[in-house]
Amino acid sequence: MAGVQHAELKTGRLRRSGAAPVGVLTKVLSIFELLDRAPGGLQLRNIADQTGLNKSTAYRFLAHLERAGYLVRDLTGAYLIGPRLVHLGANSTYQATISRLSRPVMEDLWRETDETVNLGALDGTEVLYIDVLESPHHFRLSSQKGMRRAINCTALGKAVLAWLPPATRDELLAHCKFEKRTPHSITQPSELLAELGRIQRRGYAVDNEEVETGACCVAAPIFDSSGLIAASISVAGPVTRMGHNRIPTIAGLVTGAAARISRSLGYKEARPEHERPPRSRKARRA
Amino acid sequence: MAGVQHAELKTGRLRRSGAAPVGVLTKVLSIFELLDRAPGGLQLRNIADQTGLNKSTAYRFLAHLERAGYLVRDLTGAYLIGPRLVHLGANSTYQATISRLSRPVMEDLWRETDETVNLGALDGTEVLYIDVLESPHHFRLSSQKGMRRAINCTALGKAVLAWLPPATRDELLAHCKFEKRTPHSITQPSELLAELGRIQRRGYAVDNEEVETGACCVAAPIFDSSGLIAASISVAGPVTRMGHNRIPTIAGLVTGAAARISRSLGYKEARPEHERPPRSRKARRA
DNA sequence: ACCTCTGTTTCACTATGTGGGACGGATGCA
DNA sequence: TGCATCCGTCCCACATAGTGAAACAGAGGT
Repeated sequence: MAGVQHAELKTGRLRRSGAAPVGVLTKVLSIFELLDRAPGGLQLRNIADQTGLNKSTAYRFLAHLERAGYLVRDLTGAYLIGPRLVHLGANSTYQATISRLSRPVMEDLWRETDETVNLGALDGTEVLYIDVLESPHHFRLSSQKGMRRAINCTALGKAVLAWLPPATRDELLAHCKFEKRTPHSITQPSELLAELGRIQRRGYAVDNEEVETGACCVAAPIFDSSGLIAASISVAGPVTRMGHNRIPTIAGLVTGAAARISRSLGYKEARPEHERPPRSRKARRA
Repeated sequence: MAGVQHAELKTGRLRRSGAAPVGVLTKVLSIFELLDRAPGGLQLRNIADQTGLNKSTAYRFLAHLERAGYLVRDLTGAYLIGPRLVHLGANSTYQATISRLSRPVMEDLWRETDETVNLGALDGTEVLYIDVLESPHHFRLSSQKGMRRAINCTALGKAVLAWLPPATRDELLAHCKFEKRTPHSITQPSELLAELGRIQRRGYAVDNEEVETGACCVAAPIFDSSGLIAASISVAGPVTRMGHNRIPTIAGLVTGAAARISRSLGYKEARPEHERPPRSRKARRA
């Protein structure tokens, strides 16, 4: 019960989410997700069947969504995800959102470790440093926002790589050039693949003087509500302060921080605590 | 009133859209669009005020959407577009949707002109040919699906370029290399800018032997329900069949086809060819 | 300490969404 | 060609499900 999770306790303004769900929303969202899984589009009939909605109800929703430009129909009458839905969220870059949500957690991590804290995400074939908090030490690893690094040699990059869907991962690996920058550098694709397996098993990535002698990084993956890898967070410092004995501690802090960010992004893994009380207002139907 | 628009009349299966709107949907969509215009996120209070919803109602919706992963909150409680909403429609490529909706209209156009009909969209810094219907003539312009061309020398590309937001347009123009492929080629950026102005005013683009001597294309822009340029459609043939006297006719057919596709994408425009409203955006918060 | 601002919860009311059923056009089968 | 079936669209009486005023509870601000 010690002051472990600052970010959580600070925000007393918002309580647990205990509001009753809205039926219409549940139904509409189920339509969205069904349509998202059906790239070829779906007929009214199929939508009604697969969502369990009444045909009339589904029709009313679909007609409304179509008029609003969220859905379009081809000439057979099949409904498809429309322009407006695709462009939603295109204005605010998603990375800005992640950055904003990560800030408080990064600050905690920075306070706990006194080392440089980085937040990164895949951007093209590289890792983009979305946000950086530099260590207060004079001797430190310096990075800056907007910086890009190869995906295969940083802990930040490896953490992303390890949890990417295999197809995407392999495509990216094909673009990697394996430079031997230090004696510890990974120079073989097969070697990297094995390393990614280890990373996935233990839950975090380590760069132990692979890119620069004397520099060490520990990174953990951040997931969003779809369960997809969204970003990664790392702690970086000189090996003199981040020796073998300290790495497990750091790794624990980093994975914890990553998990907290994932949760604020809506990621739900196996119940961290209690189940959610159903809070049914009235029992109905079969 | 003769049989002008085949694609419309054929689909007797679907009548006019006369279903009653769903109140909850209207409200939720207004929240989506408000949030989309506010990259920095919005507090419950602001959302309720700006959408005209009751605070309780807005709260219930927002809480539900957050639980579903469609929205996220930062630690101040502000709501932001969340992961699930961003990824919607990422599965089915939007180009596939456009292609499917355009097919019947392309076929009409093909029948009306007997020339090659192309459908293109911006992909990176080039034009991607999404779909192609080749002319039945032995002497024809041949293209194929998946082909890419420079954006500055094809009618397809110029039509897209002319209606792109100025910032995006200028960025793309910076990447153009102006090759002199024929005596008619545009070789100066300033010259191209002037041409884009003309294109916008008359509503369609023409490539008159600019990329290949003897080849002529006429292209018109396709808009989606957000009013953004989504693609372009062109008719291409030898100058021997597409002389100066025939171009106005073709242009009419092409712009008509483009307008029909735009409509099926949810684009609604009272004025077919007046100037575009300024679409001013709010500077900052209140 | 105060006051005022948030977000959250409750609860009785009734507007609002519901869904069975009917209609008409389109397609398939014989 | 006619019959049968399927689909999307529309209608309307009914009661569920959404509504919103008001009360509650913390967090800041002064």
